[in-house]
Amino acid sequence: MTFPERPSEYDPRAFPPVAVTVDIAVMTIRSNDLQMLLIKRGEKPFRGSWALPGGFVRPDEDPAGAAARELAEETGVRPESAHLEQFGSYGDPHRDPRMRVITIAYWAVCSELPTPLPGGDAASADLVPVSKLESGGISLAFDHDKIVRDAVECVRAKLETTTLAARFCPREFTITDLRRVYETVWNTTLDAGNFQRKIRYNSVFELVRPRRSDQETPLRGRPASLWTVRADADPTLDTPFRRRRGTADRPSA
Amino acid sequence: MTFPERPSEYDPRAFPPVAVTVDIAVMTIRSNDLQMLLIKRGEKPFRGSWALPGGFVRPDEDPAGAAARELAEETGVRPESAHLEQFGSYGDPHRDPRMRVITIAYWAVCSELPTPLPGGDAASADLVPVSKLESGGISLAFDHDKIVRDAVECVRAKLETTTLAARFCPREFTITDLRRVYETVWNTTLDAGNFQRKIRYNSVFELVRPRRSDQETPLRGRPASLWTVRADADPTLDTPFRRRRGTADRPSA
DNA sequence: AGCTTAATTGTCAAAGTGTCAAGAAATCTG
DNA sequence: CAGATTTCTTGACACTTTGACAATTAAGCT
Repeated sequence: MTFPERPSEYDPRAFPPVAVTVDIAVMTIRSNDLQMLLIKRGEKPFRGSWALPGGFVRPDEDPAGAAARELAEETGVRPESAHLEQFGSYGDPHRDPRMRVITIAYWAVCSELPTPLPGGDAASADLVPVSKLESGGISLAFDHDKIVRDAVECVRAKLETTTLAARFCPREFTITDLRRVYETVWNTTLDAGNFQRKIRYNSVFELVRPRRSDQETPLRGRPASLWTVRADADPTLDTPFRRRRGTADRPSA
Repeated sequence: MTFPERPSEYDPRAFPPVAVTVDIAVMTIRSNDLQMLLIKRGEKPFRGSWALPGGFVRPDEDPAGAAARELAEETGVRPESAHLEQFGSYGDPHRDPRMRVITIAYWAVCSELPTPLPGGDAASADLVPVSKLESGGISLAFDHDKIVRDAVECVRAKLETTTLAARFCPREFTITDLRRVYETVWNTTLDAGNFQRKIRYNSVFELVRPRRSDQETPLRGRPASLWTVRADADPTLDTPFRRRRGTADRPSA
């Protein structure tokens, strides 16, 4: 079969149709653990398997819009409360057994998932520790295992050079909160003193309140100051955090 | 119109069909300048405009395969001689006036383009300085202006943390060759002594020949050693090169 | 009041970087 | 062919950043 080089010659009935979807790897930190939002499939292929939330790109929207819509519909996350970023496309001709489906993959990071996760269109939705996905303890539908691995690597890398870590935290956070994000996502430990120094010297961060008081939980120890990311600042870190490469990650235990 | 949530309910005749293409931003350094390979369109929409090379994803291939194929077909670049990487998707519903086209964008870097650029399927193909594209001196078809901007930024960023710069050079290169890549792509100048130190100390690079002799062009000055990227090494730089951010780029003049 | 906990600050050596100069090894020029 | 010129390469040195870890501060708790 010859294939046309120009869309003007493209006849959709001449060969199998293509569907375009978006899939979203939503990550948050819960129970001191990096977790990913997955849905349990309620329909035919891979019924009962875990999968990434996602859906069709509609005729009137662009992929980014579709991702934001699906994020809201399937997870209840308001798009403006999460950081959403495209990171890859997956289009193996047989990745979906029903038809040709090319998916555009996004990762998202947010600090708080609406606790009552909506069943919505999926049978159910839940947070799953990324460690379980990486260890192979849970297998996902389609090629979502690979998409998840790529998404997690993107987020890990993005922590190094941007203020993405702050998106795991509420708008105002303590330096220790932020450090725990790095420690959790990278599965490592960082020196608290050195970390303080880096945040304080970095003009991207801004002191909000010199000391937090009126705390809900009866915390112990010296109360921490609250910080935020300066709204007008370039989220690129001038002095990036560097992952220790080459040495194996320390086990969390 | 209601839209199905599951591909099984998807009827391609129920609404306008979607085409999926790949576009490739091929970059190389020529005449001491970062240049991009563009084609001059010979067909209907935007006829006579410059555009990125690209084409349809065929029913039997995945997007990466399509990109490699188009790279070979339209530019004569053998896929194994270039670094090819996906970086984004562009799917505004009206980005192509003919029909719904979602494109997956790749950037590619190679050291040598086949000099006799094939007319191939396009009216003509040529290298265009990226500076001319960034200054708005040349406008491209479709949304390719934005795709080009994003691609260039991806490459600039990737120089910081990986050995990508070496892909602009032949397999064996001098440290000065490599430095000029950084200077050209970032439009800046780097201290030659410091640059030497960083390459020598970095185990990703390997000395091939302590001094190059038998040179074609009658070069002047002390002959340089030849280096290469160690084939078995992780292309991630342990001591990355950092762009000077915050300060405006020095003009090339 | 003293103990415990956690945030913050301080110290100091080691490693990394920027600036600039000097040495080495070619070609070029007279 | 000697010296000038050019370019690669190495060195010196001040300054900055980092990593490790000790000391101080400010709470809550008993």
